[in-house]
Amino acid sequence: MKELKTYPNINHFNPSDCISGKIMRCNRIVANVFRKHLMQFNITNSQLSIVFVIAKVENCNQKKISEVLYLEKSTVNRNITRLLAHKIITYTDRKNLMLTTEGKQLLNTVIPFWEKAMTEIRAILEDEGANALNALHKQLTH
Amino acid sequence: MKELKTYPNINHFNPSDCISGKIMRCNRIVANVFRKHLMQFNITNSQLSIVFVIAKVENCNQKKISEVLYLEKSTVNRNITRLLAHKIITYTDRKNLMLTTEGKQLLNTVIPFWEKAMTEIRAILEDEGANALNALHKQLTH
DNA sequence: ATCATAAAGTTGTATTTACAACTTTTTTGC
DNA sequence: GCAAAAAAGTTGTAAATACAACTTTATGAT
Repeated sequence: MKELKTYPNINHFNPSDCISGKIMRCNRIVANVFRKHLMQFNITNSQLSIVFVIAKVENCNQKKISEVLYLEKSTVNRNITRLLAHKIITYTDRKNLMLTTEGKQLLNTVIPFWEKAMTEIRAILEDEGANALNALHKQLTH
Repeated sequence: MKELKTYPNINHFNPSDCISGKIMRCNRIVANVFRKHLMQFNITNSQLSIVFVIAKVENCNQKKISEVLYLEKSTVNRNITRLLAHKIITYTDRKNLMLTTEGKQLLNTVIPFWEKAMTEIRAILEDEGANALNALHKQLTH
């Protein structure tokens, strides 16, 4: 009985409701699927997401990547440093980022395996889960 | 024209579809909100999620935390090590984990701020986003 | 053109995370 | 009870992440 009076908040809250906890769990589950398919190419989920942006966005710089991916600028900087070291990306003469020839070849090779990961995760999500993720994403990024 | 023939996958895929990218962005946005409310207590989102489990699960060990949170056992071990160092948790005589008195006091103090974070994120999600997260979570964890 | 300000990028520090390999503890078959 | 096997826990290593503080680059006002 003492405990109940001393820590009322602990006794009345429900950790299963935690939105942060839910999204973290979902994130880890999805990340594990993609990691499994990508690790053979020695590229991480996060690095691939940056490669995606650089592949598709004209005149791309670190700030742009930061905005598109909701990543802190220092995080972008360190991931860019690794992609530069692996010669997957390079700076253009105008200080923008672009894929190297090796980067394009890697991405072209990786995409079918990314699609395999997408197929695997879609099977788990089913239409309901996929639609839910779209709704969630839209709500958070608008 | 040369590019189109050389890297067909790059030209035809749509990175905006990426399920991993979407969930990563959602995760970062939500994490930022919770971090903002929790940092004054010198506790991280991940640590709090572990404290939640230890607070509510009887006879809790690292394996159990790993299963509930979908965390790799080595990750749990390192987070547990920090919580032990901060004297927020302790081992029972039976090698299970429990909150210390300080841990209970901390959690009791933090919960209202966790609720503030929940309120803030619910306002962004609206009912549609909150329901979507529940649907997504259910689909991934069942 | 120059200097002040803002924006972008970088680096120090610490936590989170996972894989691999290892050690310790527990369980099980005899 | 004891040895083998399984489970749980630990540690080495490396990437991802963010905050704070800093440097470099770009912008603007005069």
